Amino acid sequence: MIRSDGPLDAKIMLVGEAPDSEASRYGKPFCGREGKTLDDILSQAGIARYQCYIGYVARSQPPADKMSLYFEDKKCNVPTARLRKWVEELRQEIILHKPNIVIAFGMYALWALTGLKSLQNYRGYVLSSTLVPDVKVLATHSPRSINDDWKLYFPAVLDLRKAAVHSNFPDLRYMKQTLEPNVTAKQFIDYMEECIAHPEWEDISVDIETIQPGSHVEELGLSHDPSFGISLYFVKGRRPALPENDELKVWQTFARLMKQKKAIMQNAAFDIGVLWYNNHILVENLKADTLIQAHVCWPELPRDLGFLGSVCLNVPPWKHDSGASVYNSADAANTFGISRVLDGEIDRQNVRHTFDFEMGLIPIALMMQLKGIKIDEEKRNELYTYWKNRQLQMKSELDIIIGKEINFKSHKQMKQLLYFDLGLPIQYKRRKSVTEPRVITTDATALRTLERLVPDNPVFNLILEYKKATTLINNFLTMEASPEGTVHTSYNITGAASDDEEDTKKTKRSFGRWSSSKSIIRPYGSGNLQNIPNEARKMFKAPSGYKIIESDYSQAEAVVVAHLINDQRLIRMFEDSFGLPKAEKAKYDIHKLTYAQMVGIPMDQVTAEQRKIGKTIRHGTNYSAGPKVIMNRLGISMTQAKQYIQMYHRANPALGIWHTTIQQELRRTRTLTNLLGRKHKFLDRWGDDLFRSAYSFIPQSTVGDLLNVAMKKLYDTIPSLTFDIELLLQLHDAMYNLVKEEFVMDAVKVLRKCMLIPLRHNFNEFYIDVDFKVKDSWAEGEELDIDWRTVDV
DNA sequence: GATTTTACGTA
DNA sequence: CGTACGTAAAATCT
Repeated sequence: MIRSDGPLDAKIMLVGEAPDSEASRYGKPFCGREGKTLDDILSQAGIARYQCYIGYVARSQPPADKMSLYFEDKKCNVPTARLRKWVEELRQEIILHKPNIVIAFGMYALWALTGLKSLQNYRGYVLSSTLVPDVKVLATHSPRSINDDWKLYFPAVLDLRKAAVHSNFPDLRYMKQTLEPNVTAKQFIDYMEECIAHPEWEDISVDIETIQPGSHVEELGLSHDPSFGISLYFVKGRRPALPENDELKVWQTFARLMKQKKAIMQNAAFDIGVLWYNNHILVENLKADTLIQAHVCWPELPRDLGFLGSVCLNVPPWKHDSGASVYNSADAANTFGISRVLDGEIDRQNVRHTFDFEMGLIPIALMMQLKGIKIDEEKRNELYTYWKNRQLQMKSELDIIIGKEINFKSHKQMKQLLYFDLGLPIQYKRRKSVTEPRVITTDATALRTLERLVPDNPVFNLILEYKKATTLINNFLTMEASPEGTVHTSYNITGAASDDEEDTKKTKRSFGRWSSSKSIIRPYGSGNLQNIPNEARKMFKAPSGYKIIESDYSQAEAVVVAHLINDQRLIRMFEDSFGLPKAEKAKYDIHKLTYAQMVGIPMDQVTAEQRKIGKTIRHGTNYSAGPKVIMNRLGISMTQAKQYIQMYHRANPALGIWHTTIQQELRRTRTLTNLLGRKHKFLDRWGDDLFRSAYSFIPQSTVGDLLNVAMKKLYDTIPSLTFDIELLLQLHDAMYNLVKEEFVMDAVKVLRKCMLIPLRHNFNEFYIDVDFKVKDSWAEGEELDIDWRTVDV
């Protein structure tokens, strides 16, 4: 049994869920590992622990630390008598001490104090307690869940900072807001006219709710100030909510409003896309997208409105309010408020240039989403027939060899086959730490390992080939095209799609590269267009008379790394080979150089086999891969792999030195800046995972940003050209454009001019070379062999 | 029917 | 102990 602890007149009371074994052993709340994390986050928030009154909801440790065992039912709705008694004790304590704020750590603490069950939805908001009326509650992640999942650390610190501010007074003090949801068309139009009549209301936040499929606007919300929000329904229960004339008048007034104001939106690419595609309204003046604002300020934090509202504003939680009729109007008002706070944060962090850059990409990403890319149905059929036949043939071969029918996509059946029926050595997944349980895997790497153990058995390779064909057919060759024969993707400028806050497993890193996911405005295709396999790329053909130009930065990340680590020999090689035609370029081979440096032989003696070793080692070591990966990739022994890595580091000490300077930089500020000025604050737990991720940040994000700078330059250049260049695809270090055949050479010159962009590091200026391919389909075509020294661009 | 796990495609 | 990304199908939960 644990007694609460701390000064009786404390302004802040901390309430955990239940003692862990260490707290139980020492009889004091939050000691041991949980206590250490608590101390850490409190000090980061400027709260002194000795000034807080500290207790738990449950007064003794539950079996297996499972709070759910203090409930009668599985859903944790009915507390046991014991828990009810403890909650009553907690109530008495709060009444006795009357703290200005109670900080609830974890879901069950939130429940005990407010009756609310979802920490995800309510953390970070100042709430009114239902246990003791007139007492404020702010819930955040428990130290234990932070220890389990370190990405909760920083949000918890932000929550505690907010709690610290609110601990100075006992009342709620929400920002005063007037919300006018579900108004009439006349009221809505009157409001828009009022905005137009007030030129000093320069910014208007806009938020739409849509219904699927089709992304039709169901509701429109507007705000000119964080304290006000208004919204209007166009559709109610799948039927029009307004007379046709009224609806038309609303849209006309809205279009006029958008011409005169600067818009603020959350995920503007979607809202602008819908308004353009479905309502033919073009929002041209966009002041800020809160998604982008949040991304440049805190690239690793969630970016949905619920989260941003909890961090930036002092409003009640509105996103999951059960009487949620104010939803859309509150979205509009709070988007305005969030945007204002983040605008200040952008200046405080000095990331305005990155913000402006990302904002400039919105029209490009949106245009590419709406245009889409055409599928050639004839080619698709040809590919489908070929692969379907192969698939069936392999399937029947496998059925005969194995002696029964197996679903090779079923992990369960594969496990049975490989490790029980065939009795092969069980392969396990890589674990993050030795404390995690081992998980059996039947993936491709496992199959390849087994293949090596059982030579001359065709079954493994056959399974691999069969699975490959199945993926190709199911995921890619059968993707649905639009009635116009196009497929579409939503390019996400801020990287990882982030509206799904539920996704708690992974940190949202987003190093500035675009991600690609299903477009819900034009929901055709497989969604992600950045992972189409080469074979399926064949069905994306240029229309007759047109060519697809592929422009990719050659060896892009390797060039950046060479400069970062100041590898003079490599730098010179990239410089010397810059702009050369194919024949002359061949002798500058960085993978041969790598191997030659490793073993100390002349470059021209390196064999093809040895070149592959050089390539794998350089690539692996750049990102600090381990011997196991090298072993798998090269099919060699662990000892041999270790030896190669050691040889590489001995020949190239600069890489190790650079890794050390990165670590020092992280220790100082946890922030790295890429060669184009993008900053990234790393929030991971201190350790190797953090380091590896950080090593890849500068090269990866520099190349990603570089391509986007080039795309922006191209996009701005196109109107002044005498011919058209269409933007088809963005693939991280390459872009694809569609051009009329006769303009291919002109286009390539324009592309080269846009893509050659100087980078600076250590007072050196350098360029990343660009390779061009002219293609009839996304997959098939010729490399353009040009001596750029003789061409004026 | 909804959510989680597993595997796999790209740069 | 490469990193980053998104999606499909099977397995599992409710």
